[in-house]
Amino acid sequence: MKTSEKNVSIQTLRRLPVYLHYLKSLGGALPAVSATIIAEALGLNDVQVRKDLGSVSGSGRPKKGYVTSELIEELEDFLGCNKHTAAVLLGVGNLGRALLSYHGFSDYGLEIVAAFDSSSKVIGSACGGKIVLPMSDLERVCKNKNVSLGILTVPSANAQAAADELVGHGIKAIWNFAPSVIKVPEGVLVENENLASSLAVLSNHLSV
Amino acid sequence: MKTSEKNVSIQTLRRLPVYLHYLKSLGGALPAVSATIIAEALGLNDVQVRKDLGSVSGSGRPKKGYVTSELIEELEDFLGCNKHTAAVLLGVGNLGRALLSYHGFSDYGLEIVAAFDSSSKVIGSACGGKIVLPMSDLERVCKNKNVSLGILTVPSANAQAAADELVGHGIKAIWNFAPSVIKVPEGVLVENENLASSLAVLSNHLSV
DNA sequence: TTTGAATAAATAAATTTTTATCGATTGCCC
DNA sequence: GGGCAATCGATAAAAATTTATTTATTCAAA
Repeated sequence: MKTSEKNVSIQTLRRLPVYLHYLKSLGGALPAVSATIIAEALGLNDVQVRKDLGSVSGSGRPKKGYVTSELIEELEDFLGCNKHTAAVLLGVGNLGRALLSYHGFSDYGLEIVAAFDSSSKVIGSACGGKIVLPMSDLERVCKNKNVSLGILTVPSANAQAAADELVGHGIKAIWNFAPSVIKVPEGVLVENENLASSLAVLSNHLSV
Repeated sequence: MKTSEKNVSIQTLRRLPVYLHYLKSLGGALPAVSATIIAEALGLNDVQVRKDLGSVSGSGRPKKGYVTSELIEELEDFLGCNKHTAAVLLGVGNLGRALLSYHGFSDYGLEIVAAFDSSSKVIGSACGGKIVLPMSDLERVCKNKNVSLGILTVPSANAQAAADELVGHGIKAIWNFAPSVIKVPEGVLVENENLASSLAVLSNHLSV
């Protein structure tokens, strides 16, 4: 219990990176921003923005707002952007390769230290500057690199087995891109990145 | 106003594809399923499952549950899986290519009819069975193929301009994978697929 | 048939999340 | 300095969402 002791709701937590991205996108154009301005730009309620920011900052001043650079720093600090988190990626298919090639994660302190696959077709090949390793190397890497996050981009059928293995090696959080539900012990967090769910929202809108 | 007239909450809407996926994964093993079983398998509250299913089905019978095949059909029907939706993809980078190569969208009635990019480096190249077209072809394709959904996988800086163009060509929904907020007129839905938000939830868990 | 167990459906309670209101503070203009 | 407008922070209200409880239905077995 240190930085993130405060009681921040999941919804707030999801919005914080959006604020951070917006503030960075300003490129220093505004030395100070108000919650009103942010809300306007992002299409949100200003009270909500103020409340969200209040949970990480508390340095807002009436009439002036927040000092942009300070707010960015506070958000980065809260989100752990400056704190290295080591992750492994399991399943080097299309999506896995896309994630490996994406270099934006480092902005949030995440480093994919290694990628694994069970197919000999991709083992040994390079992607995003990393050599794809066989699953047998997983345990060693997890221990040596102090890996705490696992990224699952394996086929749906293999997701549970892969998750079990990750948990067995001490992983505390799993980012699941497989469209299936995985079961993990208490204390391990699974965040599902379910494209079908988003698609459902879109389709529903289109069908009205 | 036809199929999806019912007042289904966004949260419910997001869970429906999860139910569908689970039911399909059973592969006919269970002729009938109860909300209790589904809830157990998916780690949800059984009342919630029942309520969710009630909004699309209403054919559950005490002691028995729902007829699996019927439920699948009702879910597919509600989610528009059997109703063709044409989409265009803008921005053929790593992520764009991954999405183009993913063939699971057709299960949900979505077909990416064409991909576009502004860079001559990728225009003309093939990906996922489609030739990447120049942006100048966008209008023609949108009109001819009756495109209603746009998928944005362009760099953040170009997202708003791309969105504006899509809206100008009559697109009614945008699936935004760029980590930026885009503004659209009333009546157009934007669904943000923000990896940073998910990452925030994971990081927060890890830092406690 | 009757009884009991499982379960859907309806209703109610609790929780979470969003939005509104209000007072206090700050900076700016006169 | 005094008044005005913008804005924060806190509190309260409202809305949405989840969870619990109750009731009623159905099947199956005694």
